[in-house]
Amino acid sequence: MPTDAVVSNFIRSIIDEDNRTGKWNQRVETRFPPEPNGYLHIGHAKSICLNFGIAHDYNGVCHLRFDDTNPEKEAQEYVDAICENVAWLGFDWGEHLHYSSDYFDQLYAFAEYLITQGKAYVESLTADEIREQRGTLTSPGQNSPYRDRLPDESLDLFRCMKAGEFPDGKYVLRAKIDMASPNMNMRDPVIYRIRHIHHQRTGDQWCIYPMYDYTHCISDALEKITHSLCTLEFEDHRPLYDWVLDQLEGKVPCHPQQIEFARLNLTYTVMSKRKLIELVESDLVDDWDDPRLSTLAGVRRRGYTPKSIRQFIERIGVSKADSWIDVSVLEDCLREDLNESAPRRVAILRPLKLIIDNYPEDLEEDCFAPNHPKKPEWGKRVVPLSKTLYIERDDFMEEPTKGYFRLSPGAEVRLRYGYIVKCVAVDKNAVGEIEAIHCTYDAETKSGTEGATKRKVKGNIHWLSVKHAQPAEVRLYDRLFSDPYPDSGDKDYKTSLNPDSKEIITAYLEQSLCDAEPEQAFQFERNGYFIADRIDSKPGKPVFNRAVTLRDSWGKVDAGV
RNA sequence: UGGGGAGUCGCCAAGUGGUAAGGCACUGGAUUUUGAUUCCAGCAUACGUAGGUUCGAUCCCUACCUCCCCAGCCA
Repeated sequence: MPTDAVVSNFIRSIIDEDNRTGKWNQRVETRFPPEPNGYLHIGHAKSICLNFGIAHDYNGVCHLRFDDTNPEKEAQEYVDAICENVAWLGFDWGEHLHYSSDYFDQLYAFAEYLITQGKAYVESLTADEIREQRGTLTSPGQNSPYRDRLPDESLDLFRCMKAGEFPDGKYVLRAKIDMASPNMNMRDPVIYRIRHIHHQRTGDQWCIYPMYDYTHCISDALEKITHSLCTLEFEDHRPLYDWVLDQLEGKVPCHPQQIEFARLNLTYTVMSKRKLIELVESDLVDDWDDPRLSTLAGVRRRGYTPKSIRQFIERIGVSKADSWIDVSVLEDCLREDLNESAPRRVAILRPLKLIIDNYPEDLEEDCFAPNHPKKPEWGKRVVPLSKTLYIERDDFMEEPTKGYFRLSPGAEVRLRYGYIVKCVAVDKNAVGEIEAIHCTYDAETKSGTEGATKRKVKGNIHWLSVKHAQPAEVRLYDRLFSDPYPDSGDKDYKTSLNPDSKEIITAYLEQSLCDAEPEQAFQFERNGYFIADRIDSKPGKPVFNRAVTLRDSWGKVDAGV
């Protein structure tokens, strides 16, 4: 059991009960079964964390199994990316890397067995005819004229299918169950189809491929999975899962239990594979790992840590109720992690010049900034101060609104880790835009000296010496959609794209940030958490992505919320 | 109008016959050289609706309402 208090959920209750009755001899074995036909997204993270997390908590193991039964859509590229994502999230499948295609021989042998038992038959109808005879939600289907084909004849045909004697679609193998079942999945489902396609792992060895419903349950059983977790839409596939394994009782090692949970829905994003593909292919985002995307590659590049994602999945829990999680919950989990782990640095995103009129022209002074406010053991670094500085434009208001306590004409603030300054003048250009502001400083108030505590000012702003500041590309990301439910109804989700979801700026950084390693995260004080882009950063020349802003209670007040 | 699921605080989510956990959000207040963090306090007479059983119901029964999933030779 993990050290953190684990909240009970319906899946754990089932396992606890199984352990109590000894159903599996205290064994817990799960699996994460992606189809390698696309990139993983944050919704998959729920399944990954659930499967690996439960196995870990119950001293069991979790397999990574690629459900690769449809070579038409699958590719090695996806297998590699998925492995990388799962490992990145912090999970280890050890020796349990499996593929459904590992079981093609056994799957085939079981199919022959089903035929000999009169539980499956070769169908001669076309796909269209099968559809027509399947019936509807409210009316039963009708039996195929080939349903009572003799087992020997079916077996013969099936062997010829395997031998490549027929073109795609000519025949299909169907389970013989019940065409009148109110559950559509039980109306003699197709379990094998002919596909003369090269498979990324088995090559041209096969030209018939098994279907999901037939493959998944048997793969689970062969791997001795105990609890087979999947999402809600497979709930009415469970009778079929159980039917197949019931026919094979004694021939497979066990009969795993399928348990369904609600999939993750996140606001302000889309999760479906189709829409993700569309966004990428129509260049609405940069690529699969665009930091605005909910793909795991995307959130990683955005700056999300594996720990923050695991925390998120733990926080949202698991149940069978359809639910929408607000993306702010995800963002909070990142803040929680990075608040602890990210060193503090100074960066000016939108610079405004501040000149200290009474500061000596050539003087440079060292100011000492702690690397983390709560961790003195992390030490301090030197930030040089001089006469001309950059501050954030937001930290000055010529006509301050009520409650604003940063810089404005006549007002005093502390230059963080430096002196208290007072605004004495504003420079404007010909069209009235503010170009610089002038301050005087109180030489008695330097941080770290005795005088620092004599006077208190409420405002506290960050700054950088102009001559020391380093320009760098910084990408400010925001939510990809401006509608919390871009997917809902019949509106086109592409119409609710947020036009301001990506802004590229040249910001100024303190010197030490130039040494940032790719994927190193920092808190830019009073701004947010930023990560050195893992792709575009060059030695000595980092590019930063804003992963998430700091919480900002003033922003809410200011916006009149 | 067939079948399978779900409805507990703004968002998640426990509890399942004995009088509503927890988290997040939110609201106060304290601390703070990040309007951050941290801390402390508050936050469902109420469990989709209506009946019924019971000393007692979110939990059992009945009816109803709402939402989700299913008619791929996809997974």
